Amino acid sequence: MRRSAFFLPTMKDTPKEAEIASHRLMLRAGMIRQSSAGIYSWLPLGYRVLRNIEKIVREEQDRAGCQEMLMPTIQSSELWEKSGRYDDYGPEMLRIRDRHDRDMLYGPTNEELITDIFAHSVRSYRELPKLLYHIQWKFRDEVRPRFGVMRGREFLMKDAYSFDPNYEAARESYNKFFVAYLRTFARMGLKAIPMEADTGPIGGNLSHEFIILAETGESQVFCDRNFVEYDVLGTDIDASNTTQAAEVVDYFTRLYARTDEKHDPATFEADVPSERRYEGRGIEVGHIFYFGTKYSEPLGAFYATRDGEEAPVHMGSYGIGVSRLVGGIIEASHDDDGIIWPASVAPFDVGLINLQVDNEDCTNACEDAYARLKEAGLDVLYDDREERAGAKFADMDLIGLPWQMTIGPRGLKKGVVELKNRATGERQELSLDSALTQLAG
RNA sequence: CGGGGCGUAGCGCAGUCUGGUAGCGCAUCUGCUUUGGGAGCAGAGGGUCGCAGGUUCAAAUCCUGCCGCCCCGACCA
Repeated sequence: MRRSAFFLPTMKDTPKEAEIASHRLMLRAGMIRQSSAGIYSWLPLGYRVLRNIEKIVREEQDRAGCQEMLMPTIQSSELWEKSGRYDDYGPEMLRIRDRHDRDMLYGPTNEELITDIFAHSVRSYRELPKLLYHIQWKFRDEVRPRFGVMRGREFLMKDAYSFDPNYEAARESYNKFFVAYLRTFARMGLKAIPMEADTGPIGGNLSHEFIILAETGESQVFCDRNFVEYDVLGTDIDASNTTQAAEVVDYFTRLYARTDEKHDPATFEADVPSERRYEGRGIEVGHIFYFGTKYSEPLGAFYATRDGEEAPVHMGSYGIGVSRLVGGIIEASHDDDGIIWPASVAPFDVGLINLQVDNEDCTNACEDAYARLKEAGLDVLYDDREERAGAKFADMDLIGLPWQMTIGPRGLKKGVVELKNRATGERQELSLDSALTQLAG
């Protein structure tokens, strides 16, 4: 993509409404624009990141044996009246009336809808278990939206639902998601720590929050340092393997990990040796629940057992805040100059900077590099604008692409380009060929 | 929902107390000079001063009502 053609309105100044780093940087980097309180438009750069995150989430859900579908944003109040949540949810739920004066709502979550679909379609234990998910926009009318996309009113969420014949089976489903979540966040370059949690308005009695470590996080967290060092990708855990998943869940749930509300210093000190005590801040990016028959009973999701008896299915639900993750990743990965994207979610793989557009040799060299980077299968943002060098460097640092390739007359005389690693700041001068080898390899 | 603050050009702000016909920096456009970390000079364009009433010869400025947005707290993926 040529920067001259790309819609990327970056800003030198920070709009005054943005207080925390991720919000500030997302506005400055031209990723989002606020539409109203807690509601954002995603501009091309931001949308690319959002989609990359979505892609990782999708791949890991699929890998765990979960099937993707899509439910609507607008729901009828009827099912919610059946589950009792139409009243329970309170003013957080955005209620809408259609032209026929029917009560509708903008879905804050989808338990009722999926349970209803399931109830009308599944009759027998032979059809269980089933794991279903979708990635859809949700609306929760927060009293006070803040922190940009970290706590918006409208947000993109992956929510999955499991249907099992009994607790034991439901527990296996729960474990699969537990592991899938560890993998998902690890792939985004995040340390996500599962902590025992309240079930809130979703209900149920088994639940974990997944908290990523970030200095500007909302909650204080205390945990065993083993969490931070355990590499789920390195050990290549398979979420769809029941036994393996159970082992991993076992390992993690035995270690101490609590947010400040649940923190008990005495237990912490008793359970965790001092050198392994980790204390920091975190952001909740995922939440998983087992809630048994809370929705299957009122909504009539029954199946026939082997003995021919009617029994309610046991359910769980599993959320990931997809849009929140964009902010969360930035909170966890930025510096004074801007964002530092982990390669897996970066909007482009590499930024190519032409230092002197009106210099024919320089521009030819850039065009050549641009073509060859693309040939190598890399996603390139080529800054071909007539801007000063400083402005281009600053812009490139701001948007945080993992690599910057700089080409200017000075280097060309020596036959080299400059390659900068955004995360480490390390620069090397090398031939285009070696640069390509390094980037593609 | 309690407490605090803000709304003036695309962004950041001054002007409001003490009413007199709107300004600064950045950005944008033109020209010249510059050119490896957000350039310099000269010129230009751009504003229903959040909205609606009211007071006044005169309102960004005073009064009343409304709307929007942000921050702190209680609540949440």
